[in-house]
Amino acid sequence: MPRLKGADRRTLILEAAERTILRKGLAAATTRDVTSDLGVAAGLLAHYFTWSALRAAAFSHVIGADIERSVTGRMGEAPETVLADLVDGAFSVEADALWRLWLEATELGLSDALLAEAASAATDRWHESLSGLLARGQSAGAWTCPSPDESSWRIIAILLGLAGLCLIPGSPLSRDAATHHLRIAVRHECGTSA
Amino acid sequence: MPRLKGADRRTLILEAAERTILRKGLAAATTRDVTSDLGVAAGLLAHYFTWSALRAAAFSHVIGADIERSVTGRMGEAPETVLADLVDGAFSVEADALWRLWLEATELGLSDALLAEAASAATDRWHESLSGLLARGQSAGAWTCPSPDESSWRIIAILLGLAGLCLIPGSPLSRDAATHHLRIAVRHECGTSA
DNA sequence: CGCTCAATTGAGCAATCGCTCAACAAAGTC
DNA sequence: GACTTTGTTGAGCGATTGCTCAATTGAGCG
Repeated sequence: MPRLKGADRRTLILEAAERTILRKGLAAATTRDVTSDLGVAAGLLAHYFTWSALRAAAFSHVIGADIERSVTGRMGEAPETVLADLVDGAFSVEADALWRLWLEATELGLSDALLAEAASAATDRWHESLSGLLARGQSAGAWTCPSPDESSWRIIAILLGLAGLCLIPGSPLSRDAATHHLRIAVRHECGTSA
Repeated sequence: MPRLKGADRRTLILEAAERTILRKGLAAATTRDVTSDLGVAAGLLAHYFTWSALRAAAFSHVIGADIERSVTGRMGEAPETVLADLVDGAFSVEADALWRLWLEATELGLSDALLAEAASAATDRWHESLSGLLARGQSAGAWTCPSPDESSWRIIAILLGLAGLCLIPGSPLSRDAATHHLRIAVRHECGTSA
């Protein structure tokens, strides 16, 4: 309701959109969810964003923040610590919403060009940061990873795959089992570690 | 338009639903897509199915047929042949629609109980058939797979993960690269093979 | 033929969606 | 204070969805 400069309003809307997609998912979230989160009229959103563009931007922001929090922002710490935390927290309840966003971005990307681009870019960023971590651990002697670039693709794939399996309600694969499988896969890629 | 016994009509509708979800995906498919595929009035579908139930049944049927075609139905062949074909065809263009169904079933399962149940059951069937194949190759001496049950979970996970990465339009991971990564992951699980 | 009842029709209901637009309100400018 | 610009409102449009239901058709049967 307060009157804001355009840039500030854009920021507020983007943040509200991030909260909304984390709560309801990319597919179920609506423009009205975002505007009612802000306590603002429905028409205001279209003045600043296309829904497709806002949704893609919110996705990019949320994923980027998570990569930063879990990998990129921990350059100073020991690679083995960062990787171990990554494995331990991968399938926690709090991570569910993020995995859901990945799945939905992949699917919606098939009919939404902006989301496809965002998903592609986010995948690149993820691969880059993870392979950077693996390379760092390799040169630090924390583990043996002959090809960080390739290994990170496989680790990302098994992360996504296990996450999808865990997300299914009444899943035959428990969170603990998924973490176990991830740990073994990481061991396959990084020799003895994690 | 022809008048049919209830059971036959149910079968025709189910088959049309399978064609429809393969063509448009689980989320984009509508009841009208199915009835117009059959050249039948829109109201007829609701006389035999709930959309949620029909969609879940069509998903189960499609996935079941694929598992049968690629694994269960090839019990007579050498396990290494079956596994090699599995790897080679995993990320072919024709497989895209099936992987899309998996992704969508996971996501829609979060708000559709019938689809969640179908996805959970399909996952079980898949895990069971793949771990059976791995065990068969193990006892035949085709490879060394100490725990087929666990290995099949990891292989399923990396299959799903790589498939999702390939599905993204403009994906940073090509089909060939995905096949390569899958081959290496399978090698990790089954010793020297595939 | 006449009757019954299941199969089938298709207009349309109620809800939901992103987005439009005329109207209004508050700065900013001179 | 007059005027322009920009932020904001909210009713509502047009399209889409699964599903309803009164009406119609036609096969089976005595």
